[in-house]
Amino acid sequence: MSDARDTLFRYLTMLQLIPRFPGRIATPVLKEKLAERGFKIDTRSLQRDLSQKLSTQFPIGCDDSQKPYRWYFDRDFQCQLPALDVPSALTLVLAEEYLKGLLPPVVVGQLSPHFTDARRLLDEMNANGLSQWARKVRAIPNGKALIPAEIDESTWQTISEALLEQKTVDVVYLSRSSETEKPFTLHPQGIVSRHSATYLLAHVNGFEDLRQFALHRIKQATLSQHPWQAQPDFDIDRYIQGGAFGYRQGPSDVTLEAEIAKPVAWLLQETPLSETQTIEALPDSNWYRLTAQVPDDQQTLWWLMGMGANVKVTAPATWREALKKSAEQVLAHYQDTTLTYETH
Amino acid sequence: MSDARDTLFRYLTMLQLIPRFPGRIATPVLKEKLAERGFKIDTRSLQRDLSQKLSTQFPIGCDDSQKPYRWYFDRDFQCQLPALDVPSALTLVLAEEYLKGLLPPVVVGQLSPHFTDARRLLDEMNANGLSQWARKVRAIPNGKALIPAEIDESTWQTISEALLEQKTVDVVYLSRSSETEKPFTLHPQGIVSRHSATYLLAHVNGFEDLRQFALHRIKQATLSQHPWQAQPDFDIDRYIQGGAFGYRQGPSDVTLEAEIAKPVAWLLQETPLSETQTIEALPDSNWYRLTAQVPDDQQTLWWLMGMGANVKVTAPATWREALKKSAEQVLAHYQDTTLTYETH
DNA sequence: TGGTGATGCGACAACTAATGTCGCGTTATT
DNA sequence: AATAACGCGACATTAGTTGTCGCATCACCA
Repeated sequence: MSDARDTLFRYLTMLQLIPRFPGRIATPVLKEKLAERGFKIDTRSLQRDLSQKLSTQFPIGCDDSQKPYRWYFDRDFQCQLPALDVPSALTLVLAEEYLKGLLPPVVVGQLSPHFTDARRLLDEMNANGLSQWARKVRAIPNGKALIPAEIDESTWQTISEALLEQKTVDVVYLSRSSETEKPFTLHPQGIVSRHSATYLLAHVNGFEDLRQFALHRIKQATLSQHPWQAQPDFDIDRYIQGGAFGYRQGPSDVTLEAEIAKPVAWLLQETPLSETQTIEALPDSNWYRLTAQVPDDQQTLWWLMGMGANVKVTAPATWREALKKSAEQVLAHYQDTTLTYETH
Repeated sequence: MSDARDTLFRYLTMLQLIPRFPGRIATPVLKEKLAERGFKIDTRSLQRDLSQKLSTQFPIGCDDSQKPYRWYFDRDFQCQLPALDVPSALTLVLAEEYLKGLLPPVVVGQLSPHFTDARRLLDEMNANGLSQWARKVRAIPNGKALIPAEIDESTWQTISEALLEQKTVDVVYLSRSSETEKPFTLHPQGIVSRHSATYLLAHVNGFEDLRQFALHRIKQATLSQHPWQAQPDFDIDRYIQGGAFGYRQGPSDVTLEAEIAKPVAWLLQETPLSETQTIEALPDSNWYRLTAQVPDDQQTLWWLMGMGANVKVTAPATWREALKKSAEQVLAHYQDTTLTYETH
């Protein structure tokens, strides 16, 4: 890829080596990195390129308060090399709508240059026709949108770097139970984003057991000098399916059989429960018979629960019983409540 | 931004004008577009740049089967200008995990160069340490993940272009009720992605009323020559809240009061229902009292239903009644079922 | 606080690349 | 079959790029 004798390509490489704003890179470091990539160039040329070429043509800033100058891109600049096309831009807008309800603001913010880029493209496209794309695209999230827990930008950066580079982190953690802030040294093994909260899976230095740490309860995070230690036999999928996040999953799929009302039948015809689903009309009613291989997990059970009276599960028996029991308990609640209100 | 006399910048502009693969651009057209942007250059220079500079340094292809050559980028090439940093790459991986369950494969595929880019960065980062990031990051979707409806790539491209450029489309549509394919000319007004299905809001040529068209039931779509006509007074949010997608929403928020079990209290403390939520412990029990201003919509009601016996709603009364009634109906289902099974 | 090595920058000559033009052969178009 | 459009090699001209040197300034350390 890198011909040592090509200015255009060297410029491109430089532009890729200069980080976005919170980050910055010193001139000599840049020279070093360029040399690594086959661009052995004089320091003077580099300086000229930076201060005369790049920074006049690109939103590149320079911190000249100390002597090896540091260079950085404007915080929100973004340039796709094959420029965004219209369908991709639209997809990005949709993706942002969904992700805003799923990931902490800071994490989505990490991608904001991409989204801004997409919006800019759409804006420019309609500068004349003012088609107001923003009024034309909506994403309706699946289920109730809870408000994502807020986390700190530097926390996210430190944690993700530690996780991926296999380093340990020193954190100050606000424990869920004790409500006190405690310092820990953690050995990160994984990250799980569930609903709208994001958790770090790690073991505490000196201990063997894996624990979950909610990112939004990490008050401070810095990379640590401790050597990182792997969790032997760690498998994130097995961990999740073991029920760690309230989503226990049986070892194998089960065959769901149920009678479903017409609206549910229509929904499932468009977005099936699973690959193997079949739906057939029941005689003399607006009901349908559903058969599907589905995972034996909490999620599916909750989904069935949310369907309320529109679904009548016949198998597996454990689920039928679970739904029945749940309904009985709910009913008991409300009969209590009514009584309480009446006796007042 | 564009100094007419700068090769580097002209190259950059060219690279942005060349579309990704399914698209292509002819040499004279490129020359024209460059001229529009202030780069008045000889055709010969353009030809040299393309065939000798760019296509040797970039994954750019050329269709030379007909005489005005057509140029295009490799389908999956991606180059961010400030290169991706580690946290952003991780965020992209998470985003992809979520979106795969929410948007049709083709639509997510639209963004695949971005995701591929992120994965490549992470792969390279760990080339030595083989940290296997792919085994460390998971996103657990909110609610049951239904399988997104499949739609055609060209359909998505045509529809999104039509929507944004205010053009009409000729489609062949597989009607939900009649199961027959019919041709329509549509005036697109909006796109709504719900759960895992995506709908086009449009009115049929010659009619005034707005209808929904599921994208996966559009069998064919081509841009039409008919002049596009706006829907007077169209407001996508009002349309959705009017109940068009089964999510009717009352005009104003309601105050939800409920007693909730400990696990729910913990969940809501981390990811609140709304900005105004309060949770206080009830004496002598593991229960808590929840108060929150929430929208008066179906989504919230479903969420409450999914919580089953862990939530006891006290206000608003309409919701309490709805939940009670739903539980009664469910119970009736299962008592019937039990009887049926017993009499066998 | 003074010395030493890095860094930034202007200037300049040698070098390299980019540009427009012309001519020729080939390919669409009618 | 004729004509216009396009791709491409060659070449002189022009413009830009590169390394080097010298000097000023700044960071760092004893």
